[in-house]
Amino acid sequence: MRTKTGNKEQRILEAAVAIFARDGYHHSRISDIAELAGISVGSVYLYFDNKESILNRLFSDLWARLVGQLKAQYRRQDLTAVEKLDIMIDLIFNGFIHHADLAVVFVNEQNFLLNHGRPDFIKHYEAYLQMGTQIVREGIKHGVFRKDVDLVVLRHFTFGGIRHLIHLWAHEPKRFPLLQMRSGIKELVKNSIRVAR
Amino acid sequence: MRTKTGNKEQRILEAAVAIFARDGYHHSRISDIAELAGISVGSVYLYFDNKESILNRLFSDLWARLVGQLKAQYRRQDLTAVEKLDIMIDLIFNGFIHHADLAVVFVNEQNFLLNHGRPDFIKHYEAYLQMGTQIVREGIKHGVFRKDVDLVVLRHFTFGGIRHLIHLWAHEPKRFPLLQMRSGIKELVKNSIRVAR
Amino acid sequence: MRTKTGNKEQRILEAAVAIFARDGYHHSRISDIAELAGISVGSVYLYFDNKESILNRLFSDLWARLVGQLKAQYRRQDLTAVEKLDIMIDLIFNGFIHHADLAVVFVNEQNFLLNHGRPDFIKHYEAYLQMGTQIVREGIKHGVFRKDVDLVVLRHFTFGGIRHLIHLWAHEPKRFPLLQMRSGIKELVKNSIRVAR
Amino acid sequence: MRTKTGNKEQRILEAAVAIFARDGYHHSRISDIAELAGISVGSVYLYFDNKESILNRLFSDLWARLVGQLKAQYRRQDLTAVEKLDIMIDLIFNGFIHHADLAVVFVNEQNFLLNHGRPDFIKHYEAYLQMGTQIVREGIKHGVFRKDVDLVVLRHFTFGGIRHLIHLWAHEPKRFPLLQMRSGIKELVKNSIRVAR
DNA sequence: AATGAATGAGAATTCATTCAT
DNA sequence: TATGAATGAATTCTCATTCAT
Repeated sequence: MRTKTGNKEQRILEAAVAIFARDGYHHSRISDIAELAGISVGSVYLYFDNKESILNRLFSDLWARLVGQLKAQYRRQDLTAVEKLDIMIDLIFNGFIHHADLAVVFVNEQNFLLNHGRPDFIKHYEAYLQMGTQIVREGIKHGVFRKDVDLVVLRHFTFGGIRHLIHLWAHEPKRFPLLQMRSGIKELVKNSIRVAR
Repeated sequence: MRTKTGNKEQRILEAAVAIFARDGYHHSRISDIAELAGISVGSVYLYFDNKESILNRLFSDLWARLVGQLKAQYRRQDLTAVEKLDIMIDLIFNGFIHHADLAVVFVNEQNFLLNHGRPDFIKHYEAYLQMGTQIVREGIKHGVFRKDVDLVVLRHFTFGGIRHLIHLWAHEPKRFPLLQMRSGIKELVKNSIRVAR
Repeated sequence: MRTKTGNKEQRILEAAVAIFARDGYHHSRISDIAELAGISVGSVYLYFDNKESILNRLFSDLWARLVGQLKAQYRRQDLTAVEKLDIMIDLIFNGFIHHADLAVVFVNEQNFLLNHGRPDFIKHYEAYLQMGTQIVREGIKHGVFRKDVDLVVLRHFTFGGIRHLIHLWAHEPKRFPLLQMRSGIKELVKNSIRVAR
Repeated sequence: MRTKTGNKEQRILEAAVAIFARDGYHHSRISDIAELAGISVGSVYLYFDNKESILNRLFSDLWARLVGQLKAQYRRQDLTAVEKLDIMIDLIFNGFIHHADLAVVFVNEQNFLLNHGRPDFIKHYEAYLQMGTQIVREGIKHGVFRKDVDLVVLRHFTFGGIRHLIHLWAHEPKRFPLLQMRSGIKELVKNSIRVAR
């Protein structure tokens, strides 16, 4: 029996990221993905039900990974809320810094999926944001963050802001250096909620 | 006499907003737009070169209007930088509050156009952000805002954050009330850059 | 405005009969039908929803025509039941004698449609058989046909028998001359139900 | 030792009947057949050249069996032509009464094969019909059947009629009870050719 | 200007068959 | 023999755009 190569699925996902980033999800062709992955068109369908499920899987993996990484830090007692917030932001940036293509897909297509029924990455995505909110709550309790922060607005505003900066970097890395933007963001976020003085 | 023409063109744009919002740009059909506008498919092409140019025009109009509105306030000497920043944010929200469909299209499709060559709405879009940056600079000069704010990060971060909140509102207005989010944002933005104390 | 040619639908149907007869419904390509009809592939879909609906329409037209023709004779008082039965059979044969292709499609594909939900030709088809049954009933009442004939079996048996002979003729007209088979059938049918003596 | 082989081949054939009956030959998948047979897709091709040859084999087996059964009765001197005709019809019905699936395949797909070159079941099929004709000839010689019967028409008409009734039964056994139809058919057939009085 | 019929390129998906193991 | 992963040809249907009227 011809045995499954074992990494074909991964190759498809990697190829898909590249093609989706280059052409946009809607203009991407399965045949291009297959070609880049070095397999036949039909084989794509051995691993994925259809084009959308590839995109879904990409986001699922991305957010599952982020959640996994954050969880490890989340409960640590030796870190302040401010430090945890920094870590959260770092995680996102680290996740993309070596994968500009993934960043492009992330900023361009997440909305599309979100508007399309209940994709399965949603639970991880919300878990991540939820942990962020929790960290801020903790900071408020310790008197580091202001009491009157609107947590819902904060979390989505921050998420949107970060996403947009990643977008800019992914398209023009020279003009928008990721590291510089990362520290700029940290400052903004912390200032926006820190107790005055 | 442009009445007839202007009328139809406008009707096409309005229909397009509704259809794009409902189906997403890529899945929208020209025939649906024509039908909603009450004209024939062929007529659409008398007013627009192709599907993309309708979308382009939508954004062009949107940003031109915002720029026009902001310009009027921008130079006023009787307003502080903080007040001007509030106005800027208000303008964006006011532009959408009665046009949820436009908001949906705005958040979902602006990236697509941005990644597609140099759409002509870009100059207005950048002018708007530029004025925002200028307002912040003014605030810094007057000692209201912190000197060390990264202006590039600030403007894009803020833009991204606002956009995302508008997105949430457009899809779930009950859960994300626009007015509440607007004041939450104002607080965050101002706190994030205000001089401590 | 480009006006509808008015007979394009008909040309598609005629082309479809030829292609379906040659290749069988399942192996027929829309592109072949379009080509034979002298139009583009896309145009086929202006007139028909999909491939199956073309086939459906073919049968619908066929049976509607047969029913129409039979109705005219059905009520005549000057004809005996025997004569009416002859007419019924003649109608079917006449319907095919100049359209061997239609005959082929008829015998090969009617079952497929019948097994596929409720195609709309069914009502005509059943009306036709129903009239046949009624004619036989009439003959029984007048003492021409035997009382103990199983009408259900008779009508379906006869239909199946005729269909099969048409099949043979359509494929090998030389070996199975239609006219000869027609009279053979008439004899069989009448003998099978005629009152002995 | 053919146990293993013979076994699997048979299982494939049985599975194929079920799947062909359910989905129609053209829409049946080899993978479904393999699954139902409890073997792998590849194994199907160890026993059959391709999909069509499975169908072929089904018909070949069916008709070979019928011929074999008929032959045993065919030469008996103690039976009249009428009795032999009854037997012929019984054989067909008995062949299906416990195999509705086979009946469905038989009525739906035999034409397809017949139109497709020279399938190898043809010789059995024709032998069967030939014997039927011979029986009728015998009856004519003995003065039981009418001299003027068109034997060709008779045999094909009868075959077509029987097939159609089997079709009806296979799809709606409640509405078209096989036994009742069988006796109805016998009556019709015999009456259609019996010498008057 | 207006119409809407006509076009035809385009792409996702299926599945019989092959073949490496 | 047996497996089932891999192949890739094949075909329906869609829809932006064109164009005859």
